Amino acid sequence: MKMKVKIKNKKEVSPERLSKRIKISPKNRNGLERLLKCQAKRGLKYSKKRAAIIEYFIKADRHYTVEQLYNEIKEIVPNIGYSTIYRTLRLLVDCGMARTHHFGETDTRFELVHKEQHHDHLVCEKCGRIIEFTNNGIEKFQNAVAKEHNFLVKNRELQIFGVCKRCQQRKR
Amino acid sequence: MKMKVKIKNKKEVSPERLSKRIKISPKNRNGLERLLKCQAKRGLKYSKKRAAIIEYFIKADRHYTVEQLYNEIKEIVPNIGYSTIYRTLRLLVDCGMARTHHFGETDTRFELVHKEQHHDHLVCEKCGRIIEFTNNGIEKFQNAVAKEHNFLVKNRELQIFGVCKRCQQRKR
DNA sequence: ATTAATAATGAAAATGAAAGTCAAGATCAA
DNA sequence: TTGATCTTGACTTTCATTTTCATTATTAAT
Ligand SMILES: [Mn+2]
Ligand SMILES: [Mn+2]
Ligand SMILES: [Zn+2]
Ligand SMILES: [Zn+2]
Repeated sequence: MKMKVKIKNKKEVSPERLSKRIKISPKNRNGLERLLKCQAKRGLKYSKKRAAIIEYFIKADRHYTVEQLYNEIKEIVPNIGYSTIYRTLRLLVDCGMARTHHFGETDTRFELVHKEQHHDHLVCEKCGRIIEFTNNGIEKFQNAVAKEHNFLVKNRELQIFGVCKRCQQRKR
Repeated sequence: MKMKVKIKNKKEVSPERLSKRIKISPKNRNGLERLLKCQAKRGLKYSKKRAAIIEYFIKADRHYTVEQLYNEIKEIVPNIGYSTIYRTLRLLVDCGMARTHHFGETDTRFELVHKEQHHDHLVCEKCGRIIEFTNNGIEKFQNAVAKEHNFLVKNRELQIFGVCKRCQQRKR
């Protein structure tokens, strides 16, 4: 006879359990655990729709506007509401699993936080393409500037706006 | 008897003439001329209120939200409307005399373009202070990155968010 | 100075992204 | 299965910004 195991301080769904529901690659594991901690701390329950959004967002791994994500998600989860997308993305940001950007547009863009290093963006003004890059030289000089001003750095954001290679070629 | 001089292709108010109305320091002269060209091209007329806003904005030389500028301008020009501030700032941006920033707030900030060199900002998250800096090392590496990607740079924006010296001291 | 053409203005309405509300449905520990 | 609590979508609200429009100001030609 199988005994029912009683777990005392649960509230916290195990990563294994949620992983069965949210299919996720190993590299996003730490992000997922962060999310679970966050959910637990807030007493949030599991939800299919939220899980679907998160799973999709993680797999796609792009710089999404709410509108874009909404349009893609609704193909998978019909009846999904705009609010749920907004709420879920806000949750991810609060948990540190996502971050926001403003690439010169009105809409906020959301991107998954899973890369080890800080990275910045080249933003093509013609086609909207976003190219990520990391540059230690830039980082170093940024830190030097901060130190000069006795400024305690919490975060930084660098965007280089212009025309991508492809769009330059297409022009002529 | 004084002859009336007829100017053929006017439409374009001379900088001298507008300068008499908009009191401006020499260093903002090129900006002013750009504005006049811009006004002329669009067939805009002179306006006291617009001139007052521009003059104030140039003299104050800060990173303004529309609300801030509105509140300060209305002391000088009562009855001024919000729309006029919005419209004038938009004009300045279109003429290349002002540029916008988003320092992690909802409101857009406007700043005068008159400095020779591109500059970036340290933004204090505690007190809102904005510290400008220029760093050639950063610029150099940014250009290197762009070149690597065959990216044609039009503009760039770097913000370093954190806590300024003063706010760090105040904390303890 | 008068005039006619047209730009500028402020008040109010419209827009659009983002957040809040709430009744009905979903989740979960017991 | 139940009761407590969370989640959801439709709707409303908020707030920055833009647009509209009737009135006023500017300009160049008389
Ligand atoms: Mn990115
Ligand atoms: Mn500045
Ligand atoms: Zn492109
Ligand atoms: Zn400060």
